[in-house]
Amino acid sequence: MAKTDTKSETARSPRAPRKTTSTAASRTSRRAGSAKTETPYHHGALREALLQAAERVLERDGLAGLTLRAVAREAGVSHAAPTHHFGDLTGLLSELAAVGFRQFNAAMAASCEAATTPLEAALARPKAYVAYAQAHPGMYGIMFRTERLDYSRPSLHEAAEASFAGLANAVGMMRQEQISRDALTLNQGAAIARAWSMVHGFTTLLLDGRLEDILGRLPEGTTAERLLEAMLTAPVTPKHPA
Amino acid sequence: MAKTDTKSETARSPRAPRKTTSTAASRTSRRAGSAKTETPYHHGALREALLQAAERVLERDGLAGLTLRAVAREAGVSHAAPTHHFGDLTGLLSELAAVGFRQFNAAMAASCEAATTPLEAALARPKAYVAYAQAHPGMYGIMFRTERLDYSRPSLHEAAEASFAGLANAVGMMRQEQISRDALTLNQGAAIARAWSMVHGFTTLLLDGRLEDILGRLPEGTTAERLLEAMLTAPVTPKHPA
DNA sequence: CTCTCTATCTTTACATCGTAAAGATCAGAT
DNA sequence: ATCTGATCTTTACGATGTAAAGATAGAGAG
Repeated sequence: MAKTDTKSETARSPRAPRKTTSTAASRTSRRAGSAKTETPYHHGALREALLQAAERVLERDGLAGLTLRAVAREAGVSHAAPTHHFGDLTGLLSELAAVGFRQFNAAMAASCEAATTPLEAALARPKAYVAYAQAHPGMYGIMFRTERLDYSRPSLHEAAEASFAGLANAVGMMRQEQISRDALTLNQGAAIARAWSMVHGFTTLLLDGRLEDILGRLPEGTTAERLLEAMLTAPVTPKHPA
Repeated sequence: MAKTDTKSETARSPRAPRKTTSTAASRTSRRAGSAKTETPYHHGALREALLQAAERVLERDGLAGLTLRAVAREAGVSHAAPTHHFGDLTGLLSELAAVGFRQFNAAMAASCEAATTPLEAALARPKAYVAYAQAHPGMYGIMFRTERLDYSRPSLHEAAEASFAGLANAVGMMRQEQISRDALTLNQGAAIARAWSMVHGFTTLLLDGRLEDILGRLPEGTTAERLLEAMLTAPVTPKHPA
């Protein structure tokens, strides 16, 4: 860190490298009807801009680098600006997680669409699940390994709920039975919990590198996806399952 | 003066250690408070004491409260003392995780010992796994959801390895075949990954409260343990496995 | 026994973080 | 045009991790 940012905290540099007299100064002089594209200066769409900035920071610097101040820096606003839109860090993370869940759900839905055979259909969801997590480990971390999430926020609650509903639905399809909205048999619950636990557990272990040990001992060049496929299709041990 | 650290930071502050010359000293070289065993002051066993303090802080204040300074406070030493023994936060967390893995392994081993029937034997490990996590959620978090772990530390590496070996061994037992040290068939790897993923995934989802939704829809009074049991024993869906 | 050495612990200092509160600024309604 | 409220910036504070320098005590050498 040669920078250390002791100086300006708002390390932005949009097209207009203004930098004038007193630090405060006017960051404006660029309205001109406010071209609706991006980053006008009393912002207008800061909330969205912050979420996108957060996504960029997350991809670039990982979970540890995702701080309120870093996001504000990335968006080119003062470090306290996010507070007004998200309340606190929990708020920002929660909204970001909601974005992630929506991407996540979309990815799984698209993958299911593309399936043709029943076997493909059965594997499409889990594969898309893991693939999303591998492609966006930071986002997956936000969604599933952050204790700082507020599920009472409607956007997050809704997006996460949709994810769960999709899962329950998929399991119902596979069992060829209707999954009720408000009551489950033990076996139904077990089937859902098993599917979710297996895929979620696999994903977190994989992202944490804890499966390297297994992958390294498998036949040359076996990928994580192949292992997942085997997990889901290989016959369960004779005596007792699992 | 007195601008940094308004609090005494050492929580105790025997008496005013002002004096310019010889200064602080006077740490009383006696025990403070408890110390029936020993908490002498050029400590002698600070490393152990810090680990125990960390465990206490973790149980009391949770993961978020577990900071280097909080641990030092709990142990009654200066905030920089841990550095000398653990290098940095990663060091402390790693050593603490090693302690956790040892407890964890011991709990599972004990549970397996107690099993009599084959079914019990098959369920003992997973149940103990989840039970440990429920009893020590903070520790489980340190072990499995902290990116700040250094597996190159021998103690951690060894303890985690033992955990994995126990798992592989249990799976081998259940499949009634020998699991080689350095090569696995795809089906063997899949069986291990499935068992681990399922139990680990179930545990993290449970601790995050993400299974409440399912548990609430199950027959009145169904516990998490019962659900786990059903997951592990209920017949897999007819068409294609979960 | 005294003296020095060294591992251990304490102080001090600093950059960063989240958050609160007060000041500045702009968009619109009156 | 002025007033008002939402939006953004400054300033400030306590907390954290970590580095560096000072103090302390126990052990070994003379």
